[in-house]
Amino acid sequence: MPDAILRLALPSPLRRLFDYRAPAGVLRAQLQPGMRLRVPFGRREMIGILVEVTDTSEVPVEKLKPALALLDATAPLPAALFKLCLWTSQYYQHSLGDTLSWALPVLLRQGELAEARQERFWSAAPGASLDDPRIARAPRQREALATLAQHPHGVAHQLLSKLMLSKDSLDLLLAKDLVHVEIRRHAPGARHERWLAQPELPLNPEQRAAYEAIRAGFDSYHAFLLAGVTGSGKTEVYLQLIRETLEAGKQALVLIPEINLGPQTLARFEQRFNARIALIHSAVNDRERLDAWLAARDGEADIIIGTRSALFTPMKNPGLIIIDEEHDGSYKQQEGLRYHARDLALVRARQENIPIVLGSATPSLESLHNAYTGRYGLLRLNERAGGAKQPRFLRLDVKSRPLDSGISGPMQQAIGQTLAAGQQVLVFLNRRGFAPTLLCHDCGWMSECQRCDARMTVHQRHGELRCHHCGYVERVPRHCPKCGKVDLRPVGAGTERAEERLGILFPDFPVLRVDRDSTSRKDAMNKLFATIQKGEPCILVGTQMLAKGHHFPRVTLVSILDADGGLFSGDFRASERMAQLIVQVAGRAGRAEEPGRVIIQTHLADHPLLVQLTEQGYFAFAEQALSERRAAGLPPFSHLALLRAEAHKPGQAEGFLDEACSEAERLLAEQNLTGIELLGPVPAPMERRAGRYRAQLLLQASARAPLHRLLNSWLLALEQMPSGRAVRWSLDVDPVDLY
DNA sequence: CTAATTTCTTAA
DNA sequence: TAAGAAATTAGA
Repeated sequence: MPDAILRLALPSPLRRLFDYRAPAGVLRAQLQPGMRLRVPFGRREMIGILVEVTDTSEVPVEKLKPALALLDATAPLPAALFKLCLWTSQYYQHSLGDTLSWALPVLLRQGELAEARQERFWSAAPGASLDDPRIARAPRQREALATLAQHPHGVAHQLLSKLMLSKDSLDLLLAKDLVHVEIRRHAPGARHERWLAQPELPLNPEQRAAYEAIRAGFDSYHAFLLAGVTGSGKTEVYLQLIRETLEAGKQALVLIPEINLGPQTLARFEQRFNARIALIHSAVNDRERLDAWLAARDGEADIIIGTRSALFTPMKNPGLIIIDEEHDGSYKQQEGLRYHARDLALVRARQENIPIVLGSATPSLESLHNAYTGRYGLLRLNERAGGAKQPRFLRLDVKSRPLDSGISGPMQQAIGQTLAAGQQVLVFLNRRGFAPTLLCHDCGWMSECQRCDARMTVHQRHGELRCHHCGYVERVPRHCPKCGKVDLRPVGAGTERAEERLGILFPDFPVLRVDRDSTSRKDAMNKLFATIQKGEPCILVGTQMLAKGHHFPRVTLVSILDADGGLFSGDFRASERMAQLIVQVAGRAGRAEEPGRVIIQTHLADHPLLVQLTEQGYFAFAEQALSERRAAGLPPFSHLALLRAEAHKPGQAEGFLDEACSEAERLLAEQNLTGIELLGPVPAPMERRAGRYRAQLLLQASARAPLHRLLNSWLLALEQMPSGRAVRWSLDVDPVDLY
């Protein structure tokens, strides 16, 4: 019998597996796919994941090295998750080893034991009495014993100080056998006769219809698009579906966008349920993340809430997946493994044969198309809970009207009237900084970034010019670097400038700015929202941070300073994003009795998409946009893959892409594939970024199958291409941003 | 001639 | 991708 050969996935970009012999003393019978092994790789050591055990290798046996050590007694990742990673790696044409390292908790890929942290738990010994004569004269010990007695499940060592328990008293009690210490994984989950900690809210007829429709599909894979206007009570529907899932003894996975990080979302879940909730997002440290991952895997967490990467959390008894704000761009990873968590969630739901709910007030055109064509059940919630009215939209044509720091005269009047009426105003401008450019009025010099084809933004508060694309920062010059004159003028307006100007126009009212620059300090945001909640008239100025999560019940006017960017951008998704932003921002307003108003400044007041959006609403807009996409053969009516390349020297990236393009043409002919167009190579919309020259080649296919057949063989060829060595390249399947 | 820098090769 | 080896170039 020949020696077993282990095929391992290693955390390397190389799209192949590596074969090893078993480590000394490890029997073949011990080895299961999914186990981790430490192996020598070149001059380094790595941790690989066993994919299969075979008898043959394409590499001569004498070249195979033995693995150094087997790290697991059982495979840490369940078969279902492994299958999902395999699918992911094939679909996104990414190495399996690297896919696994994106999907697994950091500590697991570093070789940490796949077990939850052991913790010491203190509890009162059964039969221990406060009247025990040995502690009659030890008040601290009596007190400690009394505290422990109130916690029949024990107190974790970590929490001792919070309960004012001193280690010294406990040690003395331990010596008298009046308390016990136990080492175990974590607090036992409360056993629940009742999952609900709080009564459910009554559902309105629309909510009930949605709830019933989804519940009817609970037995197997069904996908639903829950399209509910802001404030229509989507969350209540989620919560009741989750209760249903818990009652069936199953787990629910809830994905939320990155920004939401929802303390309020979490609070709502915790108030509603007697359930063990695992949180997985970027602010959770590695150890806690591993504990949450393990708890979910072993069925010790009932609800898993997390951002993008939480999609890869294994579940012992999966029952339901919810993707909240499914249109949100943060579900798409933009580096390394460029996966879309929403799309993968659908794959996962199908693999696990469970229902999935995509929720949004402004669904992506992809999801809407899937709903219209019957792949998803479409459930709409059009009524706002509490009877609040939809805001009214007004397009304000600013053609040939002077803009004062981006704010037109009529807009200023509207803001003034609203404040005078004692109400709040939200001013939305999706541009940070003071001004997007600094211009020399004398010679025409402009503040260009040295490393990018972009202008440096003026940040006046800090006296800096900043490049928003590469992060390069320099002081604002006093004199023009080209002609030496002092007539340097900021051109255009960002949030900082709007804030300053509004402060001058309305000196009697506070102006609060919300963007990445103003809210870097942690409590700044909270303080700000506390001010807003008080309900005094004020002006809120901000970027898209304003569009997410928070509600501003006292805001009755939303001013959108610039909608034009979304209407004539080169990116075919720009209008979709703009519409979603406008609707999301508008949804922050007018929740209470007062109806909200939304005023949109634009130079293109007659643009059909903008007219549709403001007069007929988001779904009319979406239908119009979809028909334009259909006519142009763009997604969701075609499928894209984008090959990007960047290099230090101009022309190098195109050189590689040219070669890649001919190779693709050759493969298309050879494999007789049709319905695939190669567009490019072309320079990226911003050719130079962070000192690198970038170019791209777009593949547009009418069907997925031939596209993927091509990609399979194409990528192998690309890896071999010598011209690919000098450039940094990556493939983006289903790209969201085309730059 | 050495040191620094760039390019090439390999990973089981 | 990462790291070492080989090749090339700059500087004294």
